[in-house]
Parts: sequence; C-alpha cells; structure tokens
Amino acid sequence: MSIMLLAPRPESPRSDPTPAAHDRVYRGLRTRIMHGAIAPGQALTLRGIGAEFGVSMTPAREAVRRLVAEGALQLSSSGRVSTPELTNERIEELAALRALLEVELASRALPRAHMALIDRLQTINASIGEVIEAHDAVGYIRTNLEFHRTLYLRAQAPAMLAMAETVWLQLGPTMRKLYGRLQRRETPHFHKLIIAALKAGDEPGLRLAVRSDVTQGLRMLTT
Amino acid sequence: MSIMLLAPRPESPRSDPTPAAHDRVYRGLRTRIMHGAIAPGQALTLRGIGAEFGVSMTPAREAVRRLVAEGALQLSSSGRVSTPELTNERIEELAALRALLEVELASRALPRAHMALIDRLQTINASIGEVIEAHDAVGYIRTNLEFHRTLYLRAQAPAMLAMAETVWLQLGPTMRKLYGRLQRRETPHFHKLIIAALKAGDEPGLRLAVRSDVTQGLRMLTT
DNA sequence: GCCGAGGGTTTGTGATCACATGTCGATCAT
DNA sequence: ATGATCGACATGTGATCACAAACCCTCGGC
Repeated sequence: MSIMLLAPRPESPRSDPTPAAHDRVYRGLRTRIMHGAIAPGQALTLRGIGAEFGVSMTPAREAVRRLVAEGALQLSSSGRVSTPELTNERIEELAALRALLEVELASRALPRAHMALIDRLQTINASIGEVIEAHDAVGYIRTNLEFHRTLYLRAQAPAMLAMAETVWLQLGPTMRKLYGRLQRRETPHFHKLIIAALKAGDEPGLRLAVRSDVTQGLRMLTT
Repeated sequence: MSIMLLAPRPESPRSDPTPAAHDRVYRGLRTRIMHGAIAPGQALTLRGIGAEFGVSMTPAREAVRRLVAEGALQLSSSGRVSTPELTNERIEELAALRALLEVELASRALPRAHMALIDRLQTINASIGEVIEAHDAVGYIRTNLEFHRTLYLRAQAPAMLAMAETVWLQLGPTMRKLYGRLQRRETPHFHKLIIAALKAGDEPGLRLAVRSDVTQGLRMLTT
C-alpha cells in the first residue's frame, strides 16, 4: 500500500452541513476509478476502504454496492471487490455505447453552443497539452473527460449525460492502461475538429468528429 | 491438467442454494418497480422493506442504494426513499434514450435472428393479447418488456441491454400510470411491424418500427 | 521437486444498537 | 376556528459484533 490519507474528522467545517459518510466514500472511489487511478483487476477490501476514508465498513459497503451497480466495480462469486478487467468484446461494446450516446449529446449541445462555451473548450484543450507534457496519465484522462463533459452539459440532458458518465466509469481502469502505454505528444486531433465543427455549426461534421474521437483511442485497447 | 486450480466453481449457474439476502431484496424490488407495480411518488421505509422480505435493515439499505444508483428510486434530502415522479422533460429524455439504445440493439439482433426467435416473439405477442383482455396493467408491462428483451438478447450486447433495462426501470412507475389510463384493446401494432421487418430482413424498417413502438406510448405520458 | 491437505487469517454478511434528525399530530393560545 | 408550537414517534445513519466462508501460506507425503 502507498500513502494513506486520513479524514478522521466526523464534522467538517465545510459549507455542506452534512456530508454523508457513504457519499464521501462513493465520490472518492468514483473519481479515482473514472480517472484511471486504479489498475484493472485491482482488489479492494471493505475494511481497507473504510480505514482509508476514516469510516467503518458500513458506509464502505454502501459505496461499493453503488459502484458495482454502475459497473465500476466487480464482485467475485464470494463477494470480493475488484476493478473489472474488460474483455475485448466488452471494450468494443462500451466504445459503441460512447459513440451512440456522445454523438447524440454533442448534437443536442450544438444549437445551444455559445462562444463562451467554445472558449472554455479551447482552454481545457490547451491544458491537455500540459498534462501530456507532464506524462500524467490520470491528469490526461481527467482533463479529456472534462472536455467532453463541458460540451455535453450544454445538451441539457441529465439522464443521457449520466449514462455516458457510467460508461466512462466502466472504462476508467482500462483507459489507464491505454494512456499509460501510448506516449502522446500532442493534444488530440479530433478535439480541434470538434471545436471547428461547433464554430461552423456543422452538425454532420460534429457527429463525425465526436464519433472519431471516442472510437480512436478505444480501438487501440483491443489487443 | 492443473486447470482445476483456477476455477473452483462453488456454485452452479443453475440454482444458487443461498441467494444473498440483499440480492433477494434487490431483485424483488427491481421487478416490482420495472413492472409498474409501485406508483410514482410512493414512499418506502427501510424497516418496512426489511420486514416484508424477512431481513434486517442492512440488506434493505444495500438494495435501496443499488436501486437509487440505477435511478429506480429517489432519496429525499433527509434520506427518505420513494419512487420518483418524473417531469415531462425527463420522460422525453428517457424516451429518446430508449429509442437510441433499442434501435441499435434491434439492428444488431437482426442478422442473428432465426425463425425460432421470430416464433418466440409471436408467442409473446399473442400472450400480450391475453393480459390486455384481463386489464392487467402490470402483466401488460411485463409481457411487453419480455418481447423487447427477447429480441435484444440476440444482439449479444450485454452492456447495452443493461442500459436499456435501466431506462425501463426508471420509467416503470410512470408507465403504470400510462397503461392504467389508456384502455388498450388490441396487441401493439408496431410489434407486428417489428416481426414483419425481422422476417423480411429489412433493417431500416426494423429501426423505424422499434423507434415508433418505443416512442408511441411514452409520448402520451407527457402532460 | 511438486502437489495436496491443513489451519490460521482475512474478508464479506447480516443483525443489532445508539443516536440524530425529520415528520406528524395534538394541544393551546389568539 | 385557525395557526403555531411542542413533543412523541418514526426513520435513516453509522459503528460494532458474531459468524461463516474463502483465501493464502506452510507443511507433509509422494
């Protein structure tokens, strides 16, 4: 085990008066998994999770159950918890789902896209270059997802966005393997195409660019 | 061979002698919600659920957490559990998701559809007539979903099917209101179109029929 | 040397409990 | 009669415990 960060404070002086324990654990784990901070097949224990977040097993179990329901974690037949190791078929299916959902989200966001949104996307895209420079795989995934989420938020389709995020969650640990393997040296080409299509109001171009961006990386994962 | 070290299968896939308590509760509630056996806005209590299934609060809580994660249940700010009352925007979004996912599933199932599948679909479709005759709203929803699931199972896309079922789950309580309101007297027209398109191997026709079938009913729910 | 059996340890499960908070109803003052 | 206030009850939360099963490491036999 590596560093152990403790949060033994039952009451936090934060703005939120009641940060439920199980929710803190859930969010903490979810972020780590989605950003690829945990390798595929990594085993977790309820007591370990509880200790790390300074809570007992009960909230840890609830957080794990929730993540299992979203496909972010796997339960062995005996109840052991681990991040899933995806088969090639599963990866291709999830990539197809990303394409299906995100093309639709982008298409719905297009008519609502102002200049301010495009500026934000360009800012995020620029910072992707920085994390690439730093060889920061987790940072790359996080910033890349932030780019997509920023665009899709404009679609005003929360259920659809939630489903897309669920797919990201399932792909998180596997994506780490991809971006840890290939050494990128430039910001994603398709992000520029997405921004260009947004500026031009070109819907077919946008759909193609999003589909390409989503499919491109995942295809390299299937060995 | 030393393969036996790898997979010491303790449980047969047929019948599990000891289904975990939380899983029994989860499946029981899930089925009821998906089939529209619980009205929208209905409040539930952990102790009540536990008493009903003969377990303590702990498994009940885990089952509820899982269903909340799937959007089948709602948590009030104070943690009270209830089935959600969907807004019109939400219903339309979920209908769009159904269309998106199920058209793709049907399309993938088409090249794998044998005559045996079509026969099964026709049998299910016939039994829809019976439940309509009996004015059985829950039975109608269940049989209708069975029709769709039977078709989509052929797509060999478990993640996509799981997402579609999650959408059904979210729409469950609301669907009850629809099918309880309108008095159907004949089996769904679009199911016949789906079967016809399957027989003809007509992919565009199949996509249109599925989209129509999915959209038709839900449109009446708004307002 | 390798395989299998044994036992100590780890791990998940479910019940129970103490506690805080929310909810609902009754009572009382106006 | 109506509205607010207070209190009893209901409800979710998280910790702890006992228990069974699984896992892993070691040891002994072939």
